[in-house]
Amino acid sequence: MIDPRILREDPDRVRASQQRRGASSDVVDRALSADSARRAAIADFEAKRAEQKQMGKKVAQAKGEEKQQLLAEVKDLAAAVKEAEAAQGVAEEEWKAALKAIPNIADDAPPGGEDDFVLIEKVGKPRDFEAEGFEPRDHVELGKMLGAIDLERGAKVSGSRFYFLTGVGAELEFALINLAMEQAREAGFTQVIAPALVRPEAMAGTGFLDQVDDGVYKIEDDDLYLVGTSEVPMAAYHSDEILDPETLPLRYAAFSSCFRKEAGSAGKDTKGIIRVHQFEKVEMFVYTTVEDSYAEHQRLLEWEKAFLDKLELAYQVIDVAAGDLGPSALRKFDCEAWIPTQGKYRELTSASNCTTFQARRLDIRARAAAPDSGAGTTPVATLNGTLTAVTRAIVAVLETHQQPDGSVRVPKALQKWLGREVLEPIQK
RNA sequence: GGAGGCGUCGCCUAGUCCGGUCUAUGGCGCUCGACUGCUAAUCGAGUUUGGGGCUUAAACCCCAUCGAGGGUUCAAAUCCCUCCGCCUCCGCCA
Repeated sequence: MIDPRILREDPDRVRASQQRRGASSDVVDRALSADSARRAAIADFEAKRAEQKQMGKKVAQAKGEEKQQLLAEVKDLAAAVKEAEAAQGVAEEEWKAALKAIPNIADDAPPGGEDDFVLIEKVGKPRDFEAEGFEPRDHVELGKMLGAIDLERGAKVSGSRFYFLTGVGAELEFALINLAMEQAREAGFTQVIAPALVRPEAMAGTGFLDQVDDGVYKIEDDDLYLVGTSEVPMAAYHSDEILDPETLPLRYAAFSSCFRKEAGSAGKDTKGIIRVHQFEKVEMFVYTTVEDSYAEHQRLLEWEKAFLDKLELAYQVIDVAAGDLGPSALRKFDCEAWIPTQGKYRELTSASNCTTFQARRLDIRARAAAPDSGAGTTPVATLNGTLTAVTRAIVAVLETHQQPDGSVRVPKALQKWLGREVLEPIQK
């Protein structure tokens, strides 16, 4: 949720952000009136409660007839307190609901929807297969020739959008993860294996619970959810904690399987492993101060680029438009790699700055750096960025580095982990 | 899965049986001050978190907060219910 103080003191800024996202600002007015209703209800309840407490003391000291009289008096008051408390509860709920309906303030993101992104840069040149004189094979065909991807059996065993990675495919996954974790370690990240099933609070805190219907798998019997990204467990990792500012930024590189229903994308990317129900990912997750979060966001982007550079891919970096951001993000950069057989750039990694949006929901704060400032605690900023999402990285690597005979050149950085320079086809 | 125990303001801890002087005890740690060649020791003060009111701000006042949420009651850390977590033992198990 956003900072209630900003809403109260500068509602126009919130309205402007809504406009940028192409969303209605009705929620702003609703939250504002809910806020004043809430405060009135609090004042009412607290006044009555204070009176009740005073009376309670008298009752405790009184004896005999006097006590009976006081009890009779205070009984009505107790009912009024109960009523006021209930009213406060209702007002509080309405206020929270209204506040939660407002996405993060997207001041800096380009206005507009999905197609209104701003291109920041292009890195590398898409490989010119025509000049090289051969038609590139797509990753499905290459995967088959290399014995790396088995889609038929994936569908047989688990259904559409499932796959087996076999042989060099499996090796490629481990190599990518090792390379990612090596980079993370060198950059000072703490490596983490994160749970893939989480409680509803974790899902709600990261803003994903609203997507239950078309994006998130739920285990009904146990009230657990399968995460679509380890951003979820990593954001909830420090929930209900007050962090020591000395320890910030806290940088984690979390590995986990990710599960996505993809119910809203029927018919999209049905071929191959671009869009699947289950994949593995190494996610960078950072806790830092709001002031530092903007610089950290850039650093995350640099680490993502460094990784794509190691894979020797051609890619572009875009500044995602406000309307295409998730509710938690204030700004998001995507790195999209060139996929030869699609003739376009496809998202491989994504870095978001959520500032305090998730931290407020999950109650993650830092003690004020200056103890005499009187500020007490303040919500931290959370950021996340993909180091590598394995399936899409495999698609890009196979298609980009393929050779006319269906073999695939292994990028130098991966050779150490794969133990070879070329992946050879096992069938024609 | 079964049986039992436990959860108090950074850490430890008193209080829970028997509801009201709990405005939650004491210690450790931490912060500030005094004293002292320095350090240590000693002494004094402060030290949960969130919210509301009043304020330029602070001070101050009030409300909530004893794992979470309900309930009983004039009144709940204390009694009842549900849930969560931790520990011990048994069973099962990679």
